[in-house]
This record gives sequence, structure tokens and C-alpha cells, in this order.
Amino acid sequence: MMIIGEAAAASGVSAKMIRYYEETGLIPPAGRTASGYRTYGPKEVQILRFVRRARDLGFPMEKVADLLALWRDRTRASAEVRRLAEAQIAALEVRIREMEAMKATLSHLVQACAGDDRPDCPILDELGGSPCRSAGG
Amino acid sequence: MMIIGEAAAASGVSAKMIRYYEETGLIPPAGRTASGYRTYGPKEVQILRFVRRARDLGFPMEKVADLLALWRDRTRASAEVRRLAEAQIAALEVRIREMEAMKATLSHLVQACAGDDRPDCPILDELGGSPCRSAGG
DNA sequence: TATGGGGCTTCCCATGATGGGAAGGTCAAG
DNA sequence: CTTGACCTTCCCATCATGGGAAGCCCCATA
Repeated sequence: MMIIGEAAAASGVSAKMIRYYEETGLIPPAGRTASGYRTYGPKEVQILRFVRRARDLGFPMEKVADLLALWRDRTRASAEVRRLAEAQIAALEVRIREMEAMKATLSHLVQACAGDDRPDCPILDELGGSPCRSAGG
Repeated sequence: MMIIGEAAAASGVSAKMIRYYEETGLIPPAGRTASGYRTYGPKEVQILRFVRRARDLGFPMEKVADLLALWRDRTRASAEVRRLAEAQIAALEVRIREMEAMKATLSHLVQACAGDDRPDCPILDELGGSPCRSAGG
């Protein structure tokens, strides 16, 4: 049996976050020693590692909870897991596309900017310019 | 002179956020009517629009403040603005790469998962598996 | 046995940017 | 004068994480 610091080291989840996950119900309450220290066995550490990896893949905590439930359910259909993973891929793609769009706009502006000692700057001009609604009335 | 709701509609920044920007010092305190309503002229609306667009390009508020300062400084060198824009592009690239990596891992897992009625699932196996440090000792 | 240091406990606060909502004042139209 | 839409300030919630204080516990060492 480990106490929280050891479980944190073994799982890659900080002690702070372990307590938080417990508080929010993502993981069940840990056992306690007579003096109140939380205790963790290999199984609990494995759960924490699971959570860590799911978070590393960008799943929000709500989806991590879903994954954990499927993990615990020996009778789940793998299709359900796959759906969650595909939804996460789609969510990542949305965010990636948003950021690619920002990047493209910035790249255009940077290209148009001399980037020298003079004050003329298309970047600021664009940010400060009047609203240019395409096909506006 | 407009009051805050009109300025919000004209700039695309919500009234809530306008007050927040003022509170945090991003924008100077608005004028007030005798009864305490905030007032905004075309210049202030332009500033708000500037902020909005910079935020839309993903700049954090701190960098927006830097951009605003450069915008106000008629003697700035465009090189400074360009540096900020390039840094923002770099920051976006970092985040994009992180998400691409997540997506790639998930895509691998999804490909390996049958996605049918059976419970066998490489995705859960991977999340719950022992730590497999590549090129480990 | 006493002591020191480090780890544990709970509780509160902060982040970054935004929204929601309550309680109360103001203004314009009727 | 009433009604309703708008404004004001103030507090709370998000999402996931970290920082820190006050106080208890445990182990090692003198």
C-alpha cells in the first residue's frame, strides 16, 4: 500500500489532482490509514495512470469518466469506446482547424509587414481598421 | 455617444467583457453620464474592435495589451509588431503540433479497434496498460 | 524521550476569459 | 405613473491545475 505521494510518483498524477479527482467523483474515495492518510494499491495506481493517459490524449474529464466506466464494464462493446475516440479526434480537428485559420491570417499579415524601423504596419492597420464585412449591405 | 450595449453591438465585444477589460486595465475607464452609465465614442469602439480581432487571432490578453500599446505609439517600429505576430504564430504551431500528436495516437488506436459488439478493445488496453517506456532500460 | 524535517490533511485562493444572475437605479415610451 | 428594457455593482461558476497556510503524523536521529 502506498500513500498519496508515492501513488502520484507511480502514476504521473500530482497529489493535488488525485485529491481533486476523488472530490469530484471521477475516482472512488481512497482507503485511509488509521491516522487519515489516503492509501493506494496497484489497482488504484493503474486507474490513475489510465486517467493521466486519457487526459494526455486531450479528453475532457467528463469523457475520461465515460472511458473509465467502459473500462470497468467487462461487457462493453468496443464500438462504444471507438465512438468516444472518434469524437475526440473530431473535437481535436475542430480546434486544429481554428488555430490553422488564425495562423494563416497571421502569416498573411506578417508577410505584408516590412518589419523594420518604420511605423507603418499592416498588422495594426488590419486590427484597427473598419469592419470590412464581405458582401456587406 | 453610445452606452455600453450599443458599443457592444458595434464592436462585437459583450458588455460583460467590456467592463472586464476596463476593470483589468486593458482599456481606459469609459466616460460616464450623470447617472453613471458608461459612454463610448467611435474611438473607443475602434479600440474594442481591435481587441476583439486580436483575441480572434488567439492572442492572450497580455499580448493584446502589448499590441494596443504599439498601436497607440505612432513611433513604434513595425518590427516589434511583427515579432509579436511571429511569436503568436509559433505559439499556435506548438499547440497545433500537440493536438496533431494526440490525434495521431488516437487514430492509431481507433484503427486497431474492431468497434463491434465484442468487449476487446485496444484503446482501453492501451490506456490501462503498464507503463511502456520506449527504449526503456 | 525529545526533536526536526518532510509528508499528509483540509481549506481557501488564483489562474484566463467568459457567462449567469440578483438587487437596485435609470430612462424612454405610453 | 407604470412598464419594460437597459444600466450599475457584486457574487458565483466554469475547467483543470497549482500555491500556500495551519495543523497533524511519522520516521530517523541524537
